[in-house]
Amino acid sequence: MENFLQELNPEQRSAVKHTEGPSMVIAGAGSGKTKVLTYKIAFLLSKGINPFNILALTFTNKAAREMKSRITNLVGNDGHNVWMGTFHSVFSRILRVDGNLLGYQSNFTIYDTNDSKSLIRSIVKELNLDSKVYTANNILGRISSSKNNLISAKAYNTNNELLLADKASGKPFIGQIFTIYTNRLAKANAMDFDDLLYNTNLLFRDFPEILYKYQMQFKYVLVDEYQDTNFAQYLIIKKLSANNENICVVGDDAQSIYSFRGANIQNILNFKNDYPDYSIFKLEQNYRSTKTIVNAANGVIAKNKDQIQKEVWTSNEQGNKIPVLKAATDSEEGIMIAESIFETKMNLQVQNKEIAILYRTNAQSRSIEDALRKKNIEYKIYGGLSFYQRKEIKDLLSYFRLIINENDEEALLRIINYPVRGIGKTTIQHITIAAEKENVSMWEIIQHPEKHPLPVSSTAQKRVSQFVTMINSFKAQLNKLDAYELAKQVASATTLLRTLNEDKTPEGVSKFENIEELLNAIYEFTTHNNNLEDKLLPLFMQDVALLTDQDNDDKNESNKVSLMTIHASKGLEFPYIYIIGLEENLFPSAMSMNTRSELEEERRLFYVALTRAEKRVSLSYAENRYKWGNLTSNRPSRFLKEIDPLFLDQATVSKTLSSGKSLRKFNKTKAFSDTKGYTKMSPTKSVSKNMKAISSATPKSSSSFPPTDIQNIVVGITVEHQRFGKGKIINIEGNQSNKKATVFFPGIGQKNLLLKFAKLKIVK
DNA sequence: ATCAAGGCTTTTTTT
DNA sequence: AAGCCTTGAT
Repeated sequence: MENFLQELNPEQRSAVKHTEGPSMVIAGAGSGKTKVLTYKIAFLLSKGINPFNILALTFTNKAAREMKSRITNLVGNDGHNVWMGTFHSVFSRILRVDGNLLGYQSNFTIYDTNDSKSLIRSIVKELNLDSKVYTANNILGRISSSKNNLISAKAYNTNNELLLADKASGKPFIGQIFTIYTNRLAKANAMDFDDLLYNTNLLFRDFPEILYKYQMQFKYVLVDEYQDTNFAQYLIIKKLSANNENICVVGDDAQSIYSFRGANIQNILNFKNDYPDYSIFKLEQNYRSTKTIVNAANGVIAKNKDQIQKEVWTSNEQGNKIPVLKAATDSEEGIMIAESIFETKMNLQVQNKEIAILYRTNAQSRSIEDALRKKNIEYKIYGGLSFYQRKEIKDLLSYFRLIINENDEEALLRIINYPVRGIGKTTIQHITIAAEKENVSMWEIIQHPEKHPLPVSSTAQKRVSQFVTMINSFKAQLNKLDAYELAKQVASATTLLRTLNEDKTPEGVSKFENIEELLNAIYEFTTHNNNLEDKLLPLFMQDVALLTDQDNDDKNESNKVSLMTIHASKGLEFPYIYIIGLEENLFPSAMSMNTRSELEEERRLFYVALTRAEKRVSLSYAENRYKWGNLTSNRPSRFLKEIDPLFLDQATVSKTLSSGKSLRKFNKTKAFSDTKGYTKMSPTKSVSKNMKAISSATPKSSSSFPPTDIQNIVVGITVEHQRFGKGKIINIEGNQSNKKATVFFPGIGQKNLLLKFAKLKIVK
C-alpha cells in the first residue's frame, strides 16, 4: 500500500509523511503540488484515518474533482468520502445544516454576481442616487472586500476611515447601500458568494459548540492554493484547525494573482508567525519546463520584493530561446501568431491541443480568433460566460429558485413578467414599494393581496394573482415530482419553451437548445439515485450557483488550440505557449501600475504565464491596437526587458510592417473608423460570439448539427454530442419520444440522455 | 405595457 | 466594438 511513496522525490515524500502538526508546502511552478496533496491524503487514508475526518479545500470545482479522482485511483473508494471541495461549496454545505442559527432557512438561495449587481442597481435607484456615480461594480466591490475582511454593514457605518474614504471619492452613501443590501438579502433568504464565507465565520464566532463539532470532525485540514486565500478564508481555516493544528497549506507566493478580489498574500507569508513550530517543505524541482523557461521566469520574479526565498531549478533540457514577435497592429499580431502556429505544427509535428494562447484581457481574443479562422486552425476559448449564467438558463432557473425559496426577490423580479404576461414596470414598482414599506418580501405582498392591497388596475391585480397561483401549483409538486418531471412541467406551463421555440433566429434556436440541455442535465441528475427524496429539484439547485463553465469542457477529447486569459491558465500546462499583447498599459495593465504591490501582482501574472510552457514560450506585442473602437499605440511592455536577453530570440518583425505595406492599410482603416456609418463586414461575428459561450469554435460554422433520426441510434454505435464530444452508446431504453440512451464519453464519463433533447450525431 | 433607438461604460474573476 | 441600461415613441 505504501509503495506509492516511491513515486515521490525526497522533498515531496517528507512533505507527504509529515501528517501531525502545522506544515506549509511551498510548491514552485511545475513541481508536483497536486501530487503532494493527493498523495498526502492517500497516505493519511492508508494509515487508517477515517476519510470523514479529512477536509481538503480548493478554489475550483475542477481542482477538487481532479484530486478526488486521483485519490480514488490511489486508494479506492475511500477517496469518495473525504470532504473535498471548494471553499464556497463546503461552507454552503455547512450553512445549509447550521445556518438556521443565523436566521437562514436551509433552502436559502445563493445569489451570483449578477443577482448581487442587479439588487444593488435597484437600491441605488430607490435611493435616487446617480447610477453613474454609484455603479454596481464599484459598490459590490466595496461591499465584497468589506465582507472578506469580516466588516459587517453595521461596522462599516461606524468606521470613520471607510466613511471618509467614501466621502472623499464622492460616494458618501455606500455605507447606507451596504445596510440595505444586507437587509434585502436577509429578507430574500439569500446569501451572496461572500456571505458563504462571512456567515461561516459568524457561525464559528458566535456558536462555539458548532465550531467544536467541526473541529472534532475535521482532524486534518489541507488547503490548496493558499496564497490566494482572503482574510475570511484564512480565519475559517485557522479556527477549524485550532484544536490539533493538523493543518497543511500548499501554495506558491509567486503565483498569487487574485489580490484584486481580496486574496491576501500575507496569509502565506505570515504562516510562520501563526504557527511558529511549523514545518516547511520547499518543492523546488520543476518537472515541467526547459531550463530556458525556468531561468527566464526566475529572473523575472526576482524583481519582486515580497517573496519567500526559493530556488526553482530543472534537470530538463535547455530548450529553445524565447521568440519575440513584433507586429504593427493587433490584427497583424493575430496573423503572425497563426502563421507561427501553422509552421510549428508542420515543422515539429505538433498538435493543436499542445498549444495555448494566453492574454491579459478577454477582448484580445478577437484578432487571434479571426486569424486562426482564416488559417483553418481549430481553437477553443476557455472562460467567458458560464452555461448557468446565460440569460435563458437563468430565466428557467429563476422559476426553480422561486419555487424553492419564495422570498428570492431577484428570481421573482426576473420572471414575474417573463414570458411577457402583462405585468409592467408600474405594477412591479408598487409591489417593491409595498414590500419595502411593510418590511416583508415581495412574495408576501402578492401572495396575500387582501392584506396588502396595491394601487393598481384590477387587470394588473388579476394577472399578478394568476402568476401567484401558477407558482403555488408548482410549489405543491416540489416534493411529489422528481426534479426532471417538475422542471419539464415548469418549462412548458410557463410557456417558456414555446416562446423560445417560436424564435427562429440563430440566437433563439441556440437558446432553445440550451434549455433542452439544461433539462437533459436535470434528467441525468435524477438517474443518479433511486429514492425520490434524492431526486428532488432543491437538491439539484443547491450547487448550481457555484458551478462554472470549466466543469463542462474537458480538453481530452478535442484537438484544438486553447485560448484563455492568464488568470484562467493557472494550474494548467501546455508544450507551446504564446503570450500576446506585451505592451505597456495592457500588460502590465494601466489599472495596475500605480503602486508597487499592484505592479508586483502583474509581474506574478507574467511569471504564471511563462511557467505554463513546457517546451517553448513565445512573446508578442503590437505597436498599435484597437481599444474600445479607437486605435491606440503603446510601447513594448517593461516585462520584455525584465527577461535576460540571453534567453531571448531577437524580435521577429512583421513582414508587412517592414515593407511598409501595412502602414498604408492601417492608415486607411484609421481614416475609415473615424467616419461613422461605414459598412462592417464580419458576418461570422455573431456566430463566433455564440460559440465563445459554448466554448467550441471551428473554422467554419459548426452550428449545423443535424439531429439524427432517433431510430438509427442503437447500442454499440459511436455518436457525437455538441458538448460532450464523441461517445459510445451503452444502453437504450424507453420508446419513441421517451427513448433514453446511456452514453459513455471518454474523459467525461457516463451520461444518461433523453434522445429527443440530446441531438446526437452518428459518427461513422 | 412594449419596443426601438441612442448613449454610456469598459481588467483580471477560481466562487 | 459590444453589451446593457435609459429614454422616448407608440
